[in-house]
Amino acid sequence: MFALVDCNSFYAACERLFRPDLQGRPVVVLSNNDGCIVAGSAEAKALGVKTGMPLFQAHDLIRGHKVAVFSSNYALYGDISQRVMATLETLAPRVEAYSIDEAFLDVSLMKTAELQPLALQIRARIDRWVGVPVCVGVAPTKVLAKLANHAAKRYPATGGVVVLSDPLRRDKLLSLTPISQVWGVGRRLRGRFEALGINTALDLARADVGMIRQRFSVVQERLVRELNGEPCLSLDTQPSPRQQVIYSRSFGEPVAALPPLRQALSDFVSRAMESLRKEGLYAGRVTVYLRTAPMGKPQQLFPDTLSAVLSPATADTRLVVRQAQALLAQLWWPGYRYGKAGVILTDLRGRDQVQCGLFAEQKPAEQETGRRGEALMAVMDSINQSGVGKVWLAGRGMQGNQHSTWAMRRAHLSPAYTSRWSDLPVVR
DNA sequence: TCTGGGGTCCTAGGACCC
DNA sequence: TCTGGGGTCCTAGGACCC
Repeated sequence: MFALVDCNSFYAACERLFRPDLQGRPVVVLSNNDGCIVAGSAEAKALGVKTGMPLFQAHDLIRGHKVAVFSSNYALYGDISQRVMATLETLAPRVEAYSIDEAFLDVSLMKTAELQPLALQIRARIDRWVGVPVCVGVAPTKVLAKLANHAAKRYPATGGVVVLSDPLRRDKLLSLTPISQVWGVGRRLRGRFEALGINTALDLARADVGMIRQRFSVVQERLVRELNGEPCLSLDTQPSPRQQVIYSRSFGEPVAALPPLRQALSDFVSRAMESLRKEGLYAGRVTVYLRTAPMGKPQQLFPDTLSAVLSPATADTRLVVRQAQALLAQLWWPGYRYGKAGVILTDLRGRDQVQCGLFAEQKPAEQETGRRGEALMAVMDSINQSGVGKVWLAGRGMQGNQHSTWAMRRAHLSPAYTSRWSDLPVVR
């Protein structure tokens, strides 16, 4: 049996944690660049605020109902997420942190009669220890646990907990669930399923596995089996090392000139490389992309993405910045306004899998550069993580990046209550 | 006028090997 | 005139998730 624990309106709940005056008031959280709404409290949803809605479309609602608005504060949400996960570790032998606000728990050792009390205990402990509300769904497969969790969220009479062990009750829920709400069914699949007369989760559960396998893929075959209570997805407590690092941002305002784009890219690469080094990884390829603004208008016709091999694989920000800048020079075209840029690091590997070059790269002088480069990166990282000050490559520009035209908008940012000394709340 | 960001998995097709 | 079979690796594109 799996339990899926999912936080309710997680980002909004985090913002309220240190602002008790916002209890009961509508709260929304914006995407990076304050562009659209990515989370809303129950009160905000009741007003008609939808996730994904561009902010400007919700302006009247927000003003009319005194909705509290926050820019994304991932330092805060990440930290609260860790507290939730740590609490769950005290309640189950194995926990898979599936996303920032949800986790699968192995509860297969429990007797059926113990599942409901356990789920209630999970809710109560997260509420007491962390302070964010959660719902719990329990079922024999992950897909069904997802469904049980949805039901727990949707029907208040459940008390936030649904245990789906009885097949009759399961089929009843499946028949009430539109196909689009099944985990793994997005916009495209919904259309294809409906064209086949598959409109509810129950329709899909009753579909012929062979037909699904033939017309779709093994992913959808698993879906059918999981809906019938046959587990195909296991608990993954030790996720495999990641395969790519992406850092991309929309600019606060469109940028036409090359120099500010160079600064932005230098900043983006530095951040991507920092998270690469945090995991002890080396990148074998760098990809740069550049999008013209505004969205929805025709894009430039020449390529917007280019990549280059990094040989040998490296964790040295300077080398990757140099490559990325060369790619940018080929992507940039005068006369266009750019709204977004990004960098992607792929071909990631650990230190012991970095392949030396057979010829030029092996010259002792180059090896020496490599060693000094590692030392330099380690020093920069330790300074930047110390909280005392920051150092960066000059290519990013001399002023703090939050003052640049390309910096993202974050007009409604809350303090980093739990992860920055100067932002700690003061109790009087 | 104003619309995010970071990921994963799967398949098909091309190029190649023996 | 007649020309096999089994396999890997890589990339692009599609679809999905939160």
